[in-house]
Amino acid sequence: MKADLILKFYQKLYRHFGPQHWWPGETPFEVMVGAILTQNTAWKNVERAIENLKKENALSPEEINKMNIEKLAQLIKPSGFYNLKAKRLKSFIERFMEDFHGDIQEMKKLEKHTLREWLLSIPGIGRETADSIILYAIEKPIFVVDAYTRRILSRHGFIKGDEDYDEIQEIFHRNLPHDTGLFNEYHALIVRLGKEYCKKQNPLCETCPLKDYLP
DNA sequence: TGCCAGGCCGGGT
DNA sequence: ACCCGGCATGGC
Repeated sequence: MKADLILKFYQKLYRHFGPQHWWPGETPFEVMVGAILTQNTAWKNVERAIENLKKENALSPEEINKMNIEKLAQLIKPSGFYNLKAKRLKSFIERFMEDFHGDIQEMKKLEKHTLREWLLSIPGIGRETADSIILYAIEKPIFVVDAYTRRILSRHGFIKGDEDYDEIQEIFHRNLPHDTGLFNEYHALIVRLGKEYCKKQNPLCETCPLKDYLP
């Protein structure tokens, strides 16, 4: 695979869609909560859940920490898997309070690979969620891989499709400058492209902005 | 109507 | 080491 294609791909997407202004959240804490709530879930539903938390003035580590889990589950209901996600939010925030006193700045002091290990040690936080938090809340350069990334790379012949997460992430890390702004925009653009042109049902489409790169 | 969405985990083979 | 079902709401 030609290394510079990964960058060309990005430039093409950027020219087509423009900047995406991610993550759609007002504070790093909101980003972290959103990262958990959006697991296998349409973002629109996550917005409703976050709205509910804001309405109750509950979008803070302290408030969620002391809220009972049933109450939390009800508030985040629109985001789906709400019992499961209430548990995940709770366990994440509990550790966040214990280890960082609910302070993002303290989290930022960790080296990013150490932080990744810390995040992965929390039940309900996997690699994509961890990397989303590191990139979009902590703002350190790490590439986020999601289902769209795999599907798009595979449909365009970059990969076979059965590669695991870290392997796909390595492709981006090897072939791009490690820049937070670039990684931020690139992942957001992939999601944008995926939503509009590369959903599961869609066959390969001729109107896709990346049609020149079809195999 | 049925299929899917910005995953992750646990159990079975 | 894979493979699969469970988790659940809302949009198209």
